[in-house]
Amino acid sequence: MSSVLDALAALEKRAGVSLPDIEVIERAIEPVELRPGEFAFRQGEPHPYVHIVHTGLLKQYFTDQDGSEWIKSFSAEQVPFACLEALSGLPALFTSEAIEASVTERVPFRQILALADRHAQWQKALGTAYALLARIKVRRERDLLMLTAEQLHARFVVESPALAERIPQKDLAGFIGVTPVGLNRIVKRYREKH
Amino acid sequence: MSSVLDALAALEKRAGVSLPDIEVIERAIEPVELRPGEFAFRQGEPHPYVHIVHTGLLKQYFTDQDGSEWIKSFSAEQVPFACLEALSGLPALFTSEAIEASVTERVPFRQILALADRHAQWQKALGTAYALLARIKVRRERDLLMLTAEQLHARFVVESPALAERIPQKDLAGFIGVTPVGLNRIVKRYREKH
DNA sequence: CTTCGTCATTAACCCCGGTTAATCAGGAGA
DNA sequence: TCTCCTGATTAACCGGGGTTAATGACGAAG
Repeated sequence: MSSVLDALAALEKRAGVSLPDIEVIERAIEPVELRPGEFAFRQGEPHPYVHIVHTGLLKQYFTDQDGSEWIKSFSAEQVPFACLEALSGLPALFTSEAIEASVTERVPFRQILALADRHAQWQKALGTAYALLARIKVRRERDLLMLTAEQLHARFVVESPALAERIPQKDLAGFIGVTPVGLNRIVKRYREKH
Repeated sequence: MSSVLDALAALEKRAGVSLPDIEVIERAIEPVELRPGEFAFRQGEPHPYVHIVHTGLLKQYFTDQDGSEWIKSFSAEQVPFACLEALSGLPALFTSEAIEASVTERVPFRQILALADRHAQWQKALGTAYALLARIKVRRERDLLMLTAEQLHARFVVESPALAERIPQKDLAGFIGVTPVGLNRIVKRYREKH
């Protein structure tokens, strides 16, 4: 069973619809193999594909003028990712890079748009996916606004202990919004209390 | 012309559709008058309405255990706001409060859902609105991650000078992620450089 | 085995912003 | 007019995190 089909099944359930012509998507799936450090897409480039991680781990990050990475999200098995701007031909706002050796399944976005234009069920599922993304991002906004770096770190290791093991400390730092040196101090304090 | 109808016209254009039965929405519009300090909805309460500001200015903010406000967004004339969780009967993640005496036009979300179930055009327009929200929130996430409080303030006064005039300094502080005392120091430095 | 590169760790120094508290300005209401 | 309340401003103190740099750990490549 492919990760894309798993994800579509979950989306059907969430949106309360049954999706027709799923085989169209199934045939369009392109597996992509990435070694650590390779990119699914890069900031500034258009990239009209939706990815779902089959195996491995990737990070999505913004790069600033100094070349520093500020991490938007991690994607491990079953987690989808894409840049909405890049889907519609605009330059991607961020880069997607493999942390571990990974395989993602990507689907050309135009295939999804074509189904959405033809079937109300697909249109509704697409809208549901957008709404879910917006909800996740509002929560992230809240966390970044309200929580200190120390609180963000503590929450991450408590809520995602398995992921925290797989992510290099410097990347976790970029996700929390501090430098690697800064996070190391936080981790040290955290260890002393546990 | 109502603000809701203006917003729907803009959404039609963005989504590339023509929306049928708009008069259903028009009839469902409920104007809401708010004096400064009054709420459109409150954190923790369900609130199944989409609002659009007709006149005035509101803030949407998260409240933490200490009672501190962390501001998610401001909404002035023509700007829509709602909490996605609250639309579907869950507790709202944040509060919406009037800064100035305001009038908003609100539409029961079930009316929009009903139209979306009946017409593909409405389904598409709804999805487009969700996608727009997600894009705005990703940009906000990027700003909060990458920019210092000083940079956030400078961008706000340059990009939204009219809004910056109308917003009390303490609220701008909550939006940028610092305390009122902290922002005041930033503003002082900013004035000395200009 | 040796070298190289990346990441983790720690120290030293500094600055920004949090915290508390005092003062001031201005509008609302008695 | 006097009082009260809210918001803006400033000072003093302090702590967290940025910055730089040095050291260590470890796996990959030679």
